[in-house]
Amino acid sequence: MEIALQIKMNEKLFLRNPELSALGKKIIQHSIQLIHKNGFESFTFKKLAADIGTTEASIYRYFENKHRLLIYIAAWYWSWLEYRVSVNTMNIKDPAVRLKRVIKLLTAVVEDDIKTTYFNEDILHQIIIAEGTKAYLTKHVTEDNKDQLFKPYKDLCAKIGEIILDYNPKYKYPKSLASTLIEVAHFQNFFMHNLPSLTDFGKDKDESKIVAFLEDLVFSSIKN
Amino acid sequence: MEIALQIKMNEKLFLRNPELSALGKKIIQHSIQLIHKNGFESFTFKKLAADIGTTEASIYRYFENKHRLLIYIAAWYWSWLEYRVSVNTMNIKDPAVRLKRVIKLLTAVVEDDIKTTYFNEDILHQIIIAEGTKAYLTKHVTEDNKDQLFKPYKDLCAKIGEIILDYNPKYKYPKSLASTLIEVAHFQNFFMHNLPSLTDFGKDKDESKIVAFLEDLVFSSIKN
DNA sequence: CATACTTGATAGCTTTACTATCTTTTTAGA
DNA sequence: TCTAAAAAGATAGTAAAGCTATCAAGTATG
Repeated sequence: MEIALQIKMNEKLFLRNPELSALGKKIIQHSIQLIHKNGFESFTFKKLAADIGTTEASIYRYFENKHRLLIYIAAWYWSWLEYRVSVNTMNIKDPAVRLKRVIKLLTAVVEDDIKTTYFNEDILHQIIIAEGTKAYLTKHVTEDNKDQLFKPYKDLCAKIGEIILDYNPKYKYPKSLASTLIEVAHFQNFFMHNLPSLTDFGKDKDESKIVAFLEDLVFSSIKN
Repeated sequence: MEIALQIKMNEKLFLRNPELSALGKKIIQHSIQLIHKNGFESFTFKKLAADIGTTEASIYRYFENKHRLLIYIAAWYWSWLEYRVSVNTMNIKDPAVRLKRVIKLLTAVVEDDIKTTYFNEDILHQIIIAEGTKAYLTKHVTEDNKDQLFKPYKDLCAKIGEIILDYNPKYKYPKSLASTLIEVAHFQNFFMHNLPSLTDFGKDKDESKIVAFLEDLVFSSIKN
């Protein structure tokens, strides 16, 4: 049995759906590799075209520009994370256990037994850590938001907020704590690897330390 | 009596010290305005030159490129914040009170009685919220870090970490909590204004709500 | 087998991101 | 106050980025 994870993406994220053609999939696959290798700033459609063996014009048929492609990749990532949160918290009654699962999922990409995608999810996780915020830290965030481009991120956040409320219905900041959790998981990871003196995990570079910090942070806050 | 705040900046941040000439000051002043108005992505030295009434070449004599200029502005901001933290926590014994002062300083620019700079600090605060992380979210963060470009950020973080330890010497994550506090203060502000459903303050857009959230977050964590 | 759609190939245009050089103006100090 | 050196202005030029347009070739589908 072959399982392919198909995530339904907002039509506004692309000009032509990259999931529906070989070239489209190559664009996503090679984008992730190139952005990971050289960073988003030095990433261009010309370089991407050369890497794939196609032309710049062909890529512009799929995405308006490289920023839209980044939003697409980020949206895919958030949808995928929400899916994994759903799967991993299913049938678990205890909200504390569910929250701990969420924290683990946010912090590191755990090896899945089923290979669901045509690209490396761990690399995807890494580029979201380093480049993900650039998707919305722009002057056109409001228009992009109106086009629902950040819906997967907001859905994930809402879902985590629900779990927080399940644990403690009286907690006053479920949504802010959820978005904080997501961002801090990424930032602490980036700092640990790149600006270690901003963290307490510089020496060992161990992701489980971030998990411990986040668990401490979240559970102290929501304990009444 | 005239008080001018002179912050000693790392020599590697610029080619020619912008604080030491009228043109240099104009570069900083107009950069802040332009980045605030149009965002860092659409900001160019050509536009900046036109805005000032000088030439592109003249600006390149002060800064290698626009990214270095952003790092300069960010470094100035962090130094300024650290200075304000020092002043505002001076002579206060109670670490709880000191921490609360820090949280307020991180969250909003309080009107100062003394005008110390030639640009609007509130606008500076806003551009750091929206663009500040782009200073270090790059592929060359490690080299930039070796050149000490992020020292003001790290110093501020260390100082806040110290205050956290003063409050509770047994707390295990002072540095991570400090960097979290700084970043979350900014992100929650950005979300509140631009992606309000990611926060619990969307309706009123009131900075004091962020302060309350951060106080709750920090003090629950560090209470033993 | 026809035709609609996708991709490739090529060209071109504006803007960005610089570097170089020469002249004029400003400034600092002897 | 004169002088020289430093800063700023003026101008030009180049490579790459960020697109858009057009037409031909290949491929899928009914």
